[in-house]
Amino acid sequence: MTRPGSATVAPPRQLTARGLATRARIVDAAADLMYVKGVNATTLDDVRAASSTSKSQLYQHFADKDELVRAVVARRAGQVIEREQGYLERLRSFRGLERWRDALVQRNALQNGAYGCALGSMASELSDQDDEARQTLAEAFAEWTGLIAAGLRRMQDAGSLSDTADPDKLAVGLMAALQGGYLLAETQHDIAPMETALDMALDHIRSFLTK
Amino acid sequence: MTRPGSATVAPPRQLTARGLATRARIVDAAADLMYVKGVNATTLDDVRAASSTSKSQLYQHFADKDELVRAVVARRAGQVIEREQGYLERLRSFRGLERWRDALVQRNALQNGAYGCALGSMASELSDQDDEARQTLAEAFAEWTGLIAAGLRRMQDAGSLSDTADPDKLAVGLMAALQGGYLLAETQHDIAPMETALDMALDHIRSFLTK
DNA sequence: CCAAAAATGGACTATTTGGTCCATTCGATG
DNA sequence: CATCGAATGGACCAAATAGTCCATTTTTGG
Repeated sequence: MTRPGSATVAPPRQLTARGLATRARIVDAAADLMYVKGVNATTLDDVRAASSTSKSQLYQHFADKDELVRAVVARRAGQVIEREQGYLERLRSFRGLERWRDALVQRNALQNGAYGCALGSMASELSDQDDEARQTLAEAFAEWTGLIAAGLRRMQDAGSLSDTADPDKLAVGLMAALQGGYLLAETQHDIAPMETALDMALDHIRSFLTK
Repeated sequence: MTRPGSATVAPPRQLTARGLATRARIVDAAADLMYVKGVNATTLDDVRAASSTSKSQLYQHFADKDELVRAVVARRAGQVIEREQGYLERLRSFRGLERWRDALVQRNALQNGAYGCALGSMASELSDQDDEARQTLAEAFAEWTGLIAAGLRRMQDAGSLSDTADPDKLAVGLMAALQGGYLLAETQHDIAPMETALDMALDHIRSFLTK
């Protein structure tokens, strides 16, 4: 309204530090709730209570629930990518890949597999419901997969991974194994299938090691 | 109430063929809607309209929405298992496994990857919401995976798959690749990642072939 | 063909939930 | 310390949605 074509989500008016903090509190609370209960099962009243805000605050920062959902998706995507960057940025050996797998399995074991992947569960629920959210999630998956592929390429540069290996395809396959593992673990309330799936994907990558 | 410990879902009274048909129509319509819109986004009014029934019919056959959801889950599980039995029952060669993959990819390509796996999408949405549904889905996945494992064992018996291969683990890994592939395809609206994931899983199994 | 049971249509109710509005409080700034 | 815009609390509204109920029609079985 103010300046056509400015930000994607234009704040209704000038935001102070206080307002910004409230907004962050809302998104954080919503992200947590939507992760454990699902997006559609999370009500705005749930969010209001969990974030210790009021209805007016919610609508001060978000035009409607969909916009809040998109903010949550963006937030989660950012969090996951940042976390994964920490693990994958310097990946350059098969041992590093194993450590990465162990970290994922361990984190998921804390909740016995429940809730699944923060991105995956939202992707499943939102892909056929909110195209903008779907695209954001698709980009996040692409970036995540890209981090893995870059690591595999570094392994090739270091000479430990054969040049016949296709880093992009291997990365997609590994990501699929991870996501499928999350889903099976969530359904069974047991992380065993997630471990098995990742082990199999790593086994396959191992077959491309040069030594 | 009538006889404690009789059927899991006791029909309210004697069912005639007509009543049974109505019930089937409701479950079918609900299954379709819930597959494309998601379980929580499907309202009872949607189901009523799509099944050409009335509110009284819905509540004649199901105590509440949860019970309808569980009937849908059971139905879908039955359908998928039956379909997969058709493909996997006589599986005894790697070529058969490839045909199985092709059929899955082709079916998913018809809708450009949208909606994902009928079981997987429900599993993701219901696992943290309805424990009974979760268990049914876990059993269905186990049975499906078991069909694959049995096929791999027949390959071992036929001598084409090495005895060092672990059919159970390979089947779980393959199922995870499939489910992860479904999810990525759904999110990207492109079946390519599903193909890549399945190819990688099959490549890995191929490495256990004896010739 | 008749009576009882089953099936049906659809109006109606209660509750949940998304969304609006405004009076009041808070905080930055001159 | 006065003022104005931002921030807030929470009552209130409207739509959506789950669930109830009963009069009527259809089917079944004697």
